[in-house]
Amino acid sequence: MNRNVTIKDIARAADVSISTVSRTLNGSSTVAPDKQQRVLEAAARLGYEPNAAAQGLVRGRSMTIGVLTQDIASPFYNEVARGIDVGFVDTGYQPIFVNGHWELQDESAAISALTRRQVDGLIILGGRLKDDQLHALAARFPLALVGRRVAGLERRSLKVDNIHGAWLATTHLIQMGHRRIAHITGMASHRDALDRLEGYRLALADAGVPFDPHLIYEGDFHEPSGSQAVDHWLGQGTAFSAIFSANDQMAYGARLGLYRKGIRVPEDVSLVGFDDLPASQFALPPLTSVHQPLFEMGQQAASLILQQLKDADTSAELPLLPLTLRVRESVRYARSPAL
Amino acid sequence: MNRNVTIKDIARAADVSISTVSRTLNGSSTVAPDKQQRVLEAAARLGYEPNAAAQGLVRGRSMTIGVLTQDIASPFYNEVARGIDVGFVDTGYQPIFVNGHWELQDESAAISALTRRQVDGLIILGGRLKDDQLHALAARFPLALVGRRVAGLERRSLKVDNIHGAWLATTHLIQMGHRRIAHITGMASHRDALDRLEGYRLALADAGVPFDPHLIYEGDFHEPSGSQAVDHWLGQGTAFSAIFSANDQMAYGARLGLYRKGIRVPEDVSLVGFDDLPASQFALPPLTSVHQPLFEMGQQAASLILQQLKDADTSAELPLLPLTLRVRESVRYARSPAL
DNA sequence: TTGTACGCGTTATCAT
DNA sequence: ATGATAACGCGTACAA
Repeated sequence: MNRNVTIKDIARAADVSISTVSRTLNGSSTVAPDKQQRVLEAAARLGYEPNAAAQGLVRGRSMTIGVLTQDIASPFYNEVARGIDVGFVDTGYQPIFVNGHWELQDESAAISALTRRQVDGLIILGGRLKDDQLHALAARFPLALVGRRVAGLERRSLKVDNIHGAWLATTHLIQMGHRRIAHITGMASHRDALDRLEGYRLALADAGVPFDPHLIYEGDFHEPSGSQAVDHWLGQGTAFSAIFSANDQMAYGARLGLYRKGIRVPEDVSLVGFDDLPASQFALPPLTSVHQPLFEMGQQAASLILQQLKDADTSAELPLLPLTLRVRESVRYARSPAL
Repeated sequence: MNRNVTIKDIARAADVSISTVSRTLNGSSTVAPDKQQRVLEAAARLGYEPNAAAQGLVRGRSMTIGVLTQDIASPFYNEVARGIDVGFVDTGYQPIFVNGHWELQDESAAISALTRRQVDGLIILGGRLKDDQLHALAARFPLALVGRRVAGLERRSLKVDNIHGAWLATTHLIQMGHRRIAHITGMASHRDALDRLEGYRLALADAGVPFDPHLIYEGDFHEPSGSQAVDHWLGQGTAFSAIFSANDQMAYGARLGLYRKGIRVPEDVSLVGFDDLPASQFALPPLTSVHQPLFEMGQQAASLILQQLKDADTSAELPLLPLTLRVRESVRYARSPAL
């Protein structure tokens, strides 16, 4: 509540001018050693902390990077956030996180909160912002897009090969002898969901396994829809010996749905997820899943921003982050007839 | 990259003085309707966004609340963060999240990043900050402590009755016929861990069940230590028919450890957790757990800050948030001899 | 090397 | 009702 200590206070205490204080504090020019001492001492004694708002105002840079996250409660985004955080450590920049999605009717409001704060860069995790809005933002700030592809902003988007990832998962099941492989997709409106479905179909085609539309159930990336998928197939009498879920959360739901019917994983049905959330390691059974390098994506988003901050031309291609299958215990060799 | 639109620009465009612009924009005084029109129109056309740094500088308030989270990757803190977020919606204040814990060697650095930003309030989730540091902060800002108790700052701390929660969990197991109830604790340095152990002992005492130190294993609140606990007990030949884990994450670990030995939950061993993470609903089997009102705690932290922001005297007692047992499927009646 | 003075964008006080 | 103008805390060009 007490007024904060300012440069002026230090100047008075050390009996020098405010410019001398400013200079010693950020070493912009040479200052006599003795005065330097006095200033530093006074600053420490008074507990001086620079006023970021004032600094930002005069410098035109705030040294903060805005991160728009969609759902701070989702384990998926958290890993990315961690990566971002370490990506900026010791760079002088500080990421601040705000949440878009649910409370603010509009993500634009969240973005606006960030831009008003004069952030020096913007990282956007997923989200529903229109492409042209993103283009507008890209024109104003260093920008990094995670988990999202926008035409014309390829250089600003971290991408993983979802098609390949899904192909990996499905092929693994096929190699384990499965032919009746059910697939829970994400929302049809979601690009990643579409890509993963595509990868699934590709793997089937490559192996000469016929595609059966009855084996497809559209989920929404949340747990309950995984259970619903299982209920649906069982209710329809659709036979399957394995399930490939477009994300881990739905895989958890499916696993629970199977459990309720007394169907065991992997003894009766094999299960593969996508994302490889930290929790999947400790799931029952530990879930085989396509590993997304979430942490690394965060780090890369940070360095993408840093790069743009340095030189305007970001001509360098982004390295494509590897998507790998983490084989654990939720898949077994298929037994003769499908369930 | 282009210079941002300022009030000055609007003034020029609308052909009025900058004070008139400022006044219409935040309605501090009456302005002629026609000029008002012109200003608003110009502002919208130019895409004006107020510069928060400048506003903060002159007003002395930044309208932002700093939230120090310990581990953004932990599902526990995320729920709280969500609550905080909605707690500030439509209040004009905006929470910004920074992470303490791992990367910045010192949480103080994170705090400093926040105070430099002239936050109007501080919410601290857990953390290792010394009590006197917290007292110092409390003297400067509206402060809210979550998941932490500090002598002298009772009015600033959200508290849940951990002892009672643990009592609830243990008593439930006793009522289900269990007598050999193992307990995985958190770090002995952690107050919550101690309280939960205390509640466990109390429940035992109340029911006349003897306390056996062999049934206690000190974990660290993370999954692997749960597995280690069961390995330990099994290795020692310690008999038990139920496990009460001081948090859900260790319960997941324990469940996995049991699974590896072919021991089923709840058929062979019953299991109760603490926290009731969202994932516990979809665990296998769905985990009986002590529900922490994490979301509500976040909301309450927000309103605690808001309250301090309004009137200096925060004499009102904080309502004690209820801790309840969510009974699901991980507990069964004990069969005759303990495992 | 050091100090004075100006400006960053905004609000608020004072005349008008 | 409206327009100058002085702050807010800081960095820096300029002068000394």
